[in-house]
Amino acid sequence: MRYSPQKIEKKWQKIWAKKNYQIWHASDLPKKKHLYLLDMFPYPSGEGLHVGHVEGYTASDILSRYYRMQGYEVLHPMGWDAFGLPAENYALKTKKPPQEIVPQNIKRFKEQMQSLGFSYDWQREINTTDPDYYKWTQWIFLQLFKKGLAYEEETYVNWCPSCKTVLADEEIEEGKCERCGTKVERRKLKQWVLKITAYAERLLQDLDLLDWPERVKTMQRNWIGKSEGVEIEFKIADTDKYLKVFTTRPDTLFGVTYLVLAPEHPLIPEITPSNTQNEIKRYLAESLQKSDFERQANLTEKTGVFTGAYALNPATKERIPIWVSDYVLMGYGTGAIMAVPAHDERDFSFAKEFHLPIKEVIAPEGKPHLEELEKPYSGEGILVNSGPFTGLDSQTAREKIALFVNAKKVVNYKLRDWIFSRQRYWGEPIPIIKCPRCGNVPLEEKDLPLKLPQIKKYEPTGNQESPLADITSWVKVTCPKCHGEALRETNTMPQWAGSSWYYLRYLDPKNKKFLVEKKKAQTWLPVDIYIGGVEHAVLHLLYARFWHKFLLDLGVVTTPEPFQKLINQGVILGEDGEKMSKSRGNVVNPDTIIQQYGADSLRMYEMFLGPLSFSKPWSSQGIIGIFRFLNRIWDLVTSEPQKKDGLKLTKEAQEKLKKELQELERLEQLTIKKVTEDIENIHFNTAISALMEYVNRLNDFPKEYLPKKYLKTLVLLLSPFAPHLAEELGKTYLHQRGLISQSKWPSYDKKLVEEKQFKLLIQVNGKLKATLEVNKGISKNLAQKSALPLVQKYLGKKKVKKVIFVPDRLINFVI
RNA sequence: GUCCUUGUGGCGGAAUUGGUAUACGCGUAGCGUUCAGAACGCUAUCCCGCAAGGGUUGUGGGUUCGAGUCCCACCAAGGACACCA
Repeated sequence: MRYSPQKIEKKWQKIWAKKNYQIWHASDLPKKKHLYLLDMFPYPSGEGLHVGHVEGYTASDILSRYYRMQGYEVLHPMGWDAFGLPAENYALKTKKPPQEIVPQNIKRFKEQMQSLGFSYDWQREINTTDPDYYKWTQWIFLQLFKKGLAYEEETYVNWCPSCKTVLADEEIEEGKCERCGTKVERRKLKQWVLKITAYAERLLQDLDLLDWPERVKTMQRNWIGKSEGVEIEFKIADTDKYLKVFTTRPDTLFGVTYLVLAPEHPLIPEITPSNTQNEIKRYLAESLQKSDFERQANLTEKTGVFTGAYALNPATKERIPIWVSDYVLMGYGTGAIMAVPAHDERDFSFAKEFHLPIKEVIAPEGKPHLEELEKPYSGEGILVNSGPFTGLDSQTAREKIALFVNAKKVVNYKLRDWIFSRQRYWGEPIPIIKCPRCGNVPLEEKDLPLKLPQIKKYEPTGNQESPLADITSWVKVTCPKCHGEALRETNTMPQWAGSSWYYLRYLDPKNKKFLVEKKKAQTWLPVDIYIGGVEHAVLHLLYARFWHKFLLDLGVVTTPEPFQKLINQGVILGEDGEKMSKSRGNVVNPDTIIQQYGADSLRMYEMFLGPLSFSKPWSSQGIIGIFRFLNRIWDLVTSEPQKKDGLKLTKEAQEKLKKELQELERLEQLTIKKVTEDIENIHFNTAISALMEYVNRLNDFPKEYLPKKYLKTLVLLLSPFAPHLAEELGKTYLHQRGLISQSKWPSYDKKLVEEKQFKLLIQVNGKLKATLEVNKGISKNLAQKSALPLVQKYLGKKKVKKVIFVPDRLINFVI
């Protein structure tokens, strides 16, 4: 019979599916050693699963199957991150409610996952759009609100005048709405905001606890953007008012030649004299309208106006002008800066533009330039032109000058609070009632979930509210506090809400009383291995860490971090080496591949392609190579060897066979070792190479003398990668009793792996010249004696200066 | 601009972590099988050389008995952030 994945895969999927996949169920409170293996759950789009999903999910499936065979209780769940724009946009187009579309997409995704043989514990399936789930998303929001960590604030948002809606940053491409191409405007709107900044320091510090790729940690560190500096007060000339600026370089204070305020700075109207007011107003109007994209479009050209007011440099008492420019951001520091054009690039180009003085106060060697500076110098050095501080090195001066002007030490973060409302339909309703008398009143916990009502129109209202605002029956409520008339909050939560805590719900998916029982959280957390793409390096992974820490403070969980080890899978590119996309026509559909070669080939091919974290192009020839390999295994295991008839082997042949068997035994042991270690280190590509070498050797061996145990080992080692084929071969051809996936992982004998002899490398000046088979533990003297004759011709008459001997490895003659 | 990652055959990649560079697979070529093709099997496949031998891990330098691996500089590709004072 030929290998026919189409037949055997369906068969085994049915067997695994018995009693809702009972064989993959993990108990709530396991007694034995246990492991939580988590995938980043997908957004169930209409497109179905793509090969990138398959890569990450196969990797975690291999680990799950492997650790189960090693005797672990493995929690390996799957669910759906189903709120969000695509479903809503699709609803807008087709007039079909997302409530109908989403289940269809989920059904398709689930079928595809099952057709790949992924060993998920489906009794723990969750769906972020299920009221039983988002009840607890809303509950977490209420706790944040009660602790003052969710608040409302007027902030500027991206507004698409054509779609009449607020856009998230991700929905903007080059300053234009990604859907209609209209130029995005800036509007001030009242928004719900989560105070993630309150956790900035912990989010930064605890990165050290994590076993994550260094670059993801770096990205989070940069995103949090901690910077330590001081706040210095500048007196505004001819008034009693003071202006605070933040700086990390107080050592440059003597080089400050002007101050700059952000256009949003509240002090501007107060300090502007009447003769410059019109000009200032014009500039503010202009820059406040610009979108962030436009403000940043040209980083080198600076704009700005002089306010007409002056400040006094606290160090020199000089009068310096106060300017307004949009290169200063209100959201960072104090919204005002002291400009040191000689030592800051931005200040330098601003000073050049407006012909402001540039005063050098730091020189690398302590010698000031005589001619005009050509570019700013922002490094360390010796102070010049700095009064009593001249001659100090910049780092000492930093402390001394700060002390001199009474500056306060301040820590600033780039991290901003998380804007949490969306003027959208398809998201979790925010459980708040807006009462004209009581203000924002939280819903009572017993009234959760606040269900999302069905609506007919998904178009935004245009008056900056979500489509929910049009459903009067839903919006109008009585205030729980004063029982007067009140309105519901009509904004919904962003995409990221549901995914910020889903790994908790898997632990206790049906709990009606609480989001997760503490004992279960304590047992299973943190997630041992979390696999997903790098695209979530900051947003999702930072938000989830924030919520986790908040839940730690509430006592819901007990670990400081949610995900102990993070693994990023790389992107699978199209065959042309470009990103897969419909427009390029280079998309590979997993369904087609499964039909042609089977799920086992697809799984194994994606793992063989290269290291998991690499980006690598798809190859339609490459998958054939894996398909051939699985065919060779099939033929090897299923072929009936010819009967050994009475013919006796000669003594010589017997000896030879005995030796070959010994070698085979050793190779088997080595292969077990290699595959075991490679799986644990997530080196699946080399694990598969080792299996190939093992199979090649088995194929060379005379079949009639090949003991079945070597085939059994092969099937066991193969099973995490190609589970269907392994089950079929085990059951039908090796007469395995139970399921291969429930068997014990083979172990190896350390003594057998070790060899008595080794190949001594003989080098001359570090270059390999010969090798020699010798016993292990050979002494330097003996090695030298036996090796020397072999390399005599390279030594000639030259004298051996030195002999380097590495035990059980090499000997090197230096001449 | 800043930060991060990666540079090994025609291609994906391997290398006991400083010790035989190019494992495994793809592709290609030749041969076998076949009426023929597909499929399969065998052999070869980094470069120069008939050979002995010599050279080769983006480029240049350094450390070392010995460097693909460590250090410095440069070049190239990819990614992230981007006026954060």
